[in-house]
Amino acid sequence: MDNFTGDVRPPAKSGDVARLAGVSPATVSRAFNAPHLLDQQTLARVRDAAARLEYRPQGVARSLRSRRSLLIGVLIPSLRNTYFAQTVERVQALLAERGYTVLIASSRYDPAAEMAAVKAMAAQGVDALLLVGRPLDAMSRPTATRLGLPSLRAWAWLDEPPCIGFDHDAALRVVTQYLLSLGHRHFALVAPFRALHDPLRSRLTAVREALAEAGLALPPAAVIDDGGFGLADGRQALRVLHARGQTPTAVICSNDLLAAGVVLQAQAQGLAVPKDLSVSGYNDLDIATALDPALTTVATPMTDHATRVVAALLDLAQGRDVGTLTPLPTRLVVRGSTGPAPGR
Amino acid sequence: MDNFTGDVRPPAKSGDVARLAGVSPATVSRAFNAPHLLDQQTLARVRDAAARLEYRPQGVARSLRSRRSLLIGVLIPSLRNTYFAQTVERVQALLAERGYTVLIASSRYDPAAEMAAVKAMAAQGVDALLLVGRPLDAMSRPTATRLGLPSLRAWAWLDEPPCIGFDHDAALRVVTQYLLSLGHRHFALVAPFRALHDPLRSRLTAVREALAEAGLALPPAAVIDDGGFGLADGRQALRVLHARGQTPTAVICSNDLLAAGVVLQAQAQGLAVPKDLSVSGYNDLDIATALDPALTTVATPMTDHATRVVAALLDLAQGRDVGTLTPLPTRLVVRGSTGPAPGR
DNA sequence: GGACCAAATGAAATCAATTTCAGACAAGTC
DNA sequence: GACTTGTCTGAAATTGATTTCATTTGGTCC
Repeated sequence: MDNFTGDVRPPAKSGDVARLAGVSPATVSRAFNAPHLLDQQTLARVRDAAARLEYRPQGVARSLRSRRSLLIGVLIPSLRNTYFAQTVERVQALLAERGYTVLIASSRYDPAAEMAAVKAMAAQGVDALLLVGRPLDAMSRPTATRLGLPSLRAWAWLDEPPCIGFDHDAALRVVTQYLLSLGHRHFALVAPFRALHDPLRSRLTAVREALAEAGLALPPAAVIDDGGFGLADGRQALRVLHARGQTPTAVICSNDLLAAGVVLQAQAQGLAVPKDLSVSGYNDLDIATALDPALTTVATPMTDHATRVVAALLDLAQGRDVGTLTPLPTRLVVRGSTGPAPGR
Repeated sequence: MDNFTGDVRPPAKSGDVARLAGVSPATVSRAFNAPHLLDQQTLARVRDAAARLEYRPQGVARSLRSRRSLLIGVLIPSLRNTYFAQTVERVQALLAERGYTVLIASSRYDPAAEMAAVKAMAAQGVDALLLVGRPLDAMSRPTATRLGLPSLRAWAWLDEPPCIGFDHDAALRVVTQYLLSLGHRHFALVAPFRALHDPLRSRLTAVREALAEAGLALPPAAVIDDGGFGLADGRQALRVLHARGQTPTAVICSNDLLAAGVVLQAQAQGLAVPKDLSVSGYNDLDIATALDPALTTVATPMTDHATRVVAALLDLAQGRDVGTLTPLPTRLVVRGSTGPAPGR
């Protein structure tokens, strides 16, 4: 009657399986890690014994001796960002198929948290580290490298291999040029990347340059570069622009949620989209097609991204070299939220 | 000139630190895990040596011997769900402060994936497991228990301790009663929980019972129980309801995104919210206050949730008992998306 | 001054797997 | 028949920390 709480016998170890199967622990190990080395009969006996004892190799012991943990670290700036969250989900699912487990940490755009996470993951012995987005602490990646941890940068294309990502600046240039081609002359940019996160403010520069080629300037008052990344922040952005006396005919946003907010706010103020105001988003999230009008946006195909990221991570985790990489293609998706400039 | 790639000397081990500090490895270990046992002088010497060698204890070796990995597993149904994603982010941040690292897996509402994740996490030796939401595979939690893995259920309150969560059914009853009190007599429910996910369909039952108390029925045609959880799905839901000949004056939704979709679709069809149609959401996400009108919804305070979850996880991870727990309080937040039934 | 105690430390065992190395055996070659 | 080759297996070493147990040291108490 003392076994009332169920099966409490301690978990089997490889030695137990070995004894039951009449082999040595080495053979048990091979049954799991290199079955082709074993005789079919032996393999079957070991498998049977393992099944009977419900043996599951202890990852921790395996990691210690084999120096491979089957752990991959994923470090992202924020899980509030739907694109990142979905990417993590997909990456995790793909890695799970290959037997890897995912350690996650969100820096919440805090450089110190980013650095701490890198160290924590190194201490846990991850086989590779995925760094999503631009670096917050310039030393985080070098630190990983110094700790012997192979890392992959993803999402943002940076010339700092290995890296798999999109050239956001180029994409924004395309958006700008497209809006210029519609006759727009008064622009605003909603890209709330605080200095911390995007020290080079490269998105801003990209838009500025594209405008400059058309002889146009983007005054500071037309740029919203702080605040959050949500719907309410998009609404607020348009309010702030108006309060600053800006009356753009085209608003370029750094994500779809912001763009949706701008659209909703415009409509609430009686501005027709796209007749009075064109708005562009970024990412092509679900919300882009759930609004009236649907959002013109930049598609950053997640499947492609996640698939290639996982392939590269597996290479890194297994000590292989990742070949030369090129930026992933983005695609301008024109929908109803943009149109000819008013009066054209 | 062969050290061009930087500092490549192998990482220091406890023995190296011991030698440099003139002590034994045991003392190095104590310096990190039980400093109070050490003489101040010794401690200082060890710390100094460790710093000089940039010594970081290898988690894997520590885990093997000490049987504590400082790893916590988090298993969620989906990272597309913003509430879950934000909860994970917060839980991870709080655990990081306490030295724990988080392993994540999303089941994507797939019972097999859930079970596989439980086993993978057990194999990796997590100290405790957080199961968010209702079980998909009824055996997942028992399996964890059988593997000696303490687990905590969160988000949904279930009578299956330890559990920290909200009584969603009770909350939905309150929503229903509130709408009844506004004079509504024609309801619809948008709660796309496929059989897989919510076999008891308890939310549906909760609403049905609350309506029954007022002598009202909820016909099957007024229930949308499949589809996704996004904005577009909310819009679609209202279209389907209308196509089925349903003309509810109150639509109860199982999350804010769906509710937002219903509101947008209603407005697109020329229905005024709340004059012609009242809509309620769930979760009180950012989007609830970013729309016109703002959503009446049920607040499920995330800070409270995450804080208590982490406290309980730490207890479990350290072998302590989690005391008796009660459901977390929800709060009906009345905003502009609900109002008196038309014609009252 | 001896007994006792607490604090501080080290030597060696331990955690549970994988890996190395060597050996047994069978089959094929000349 | 000796030799080579390849396949399969086991004994023992190994991974890097923690933990146990024993020992030393210095102080206190009677």
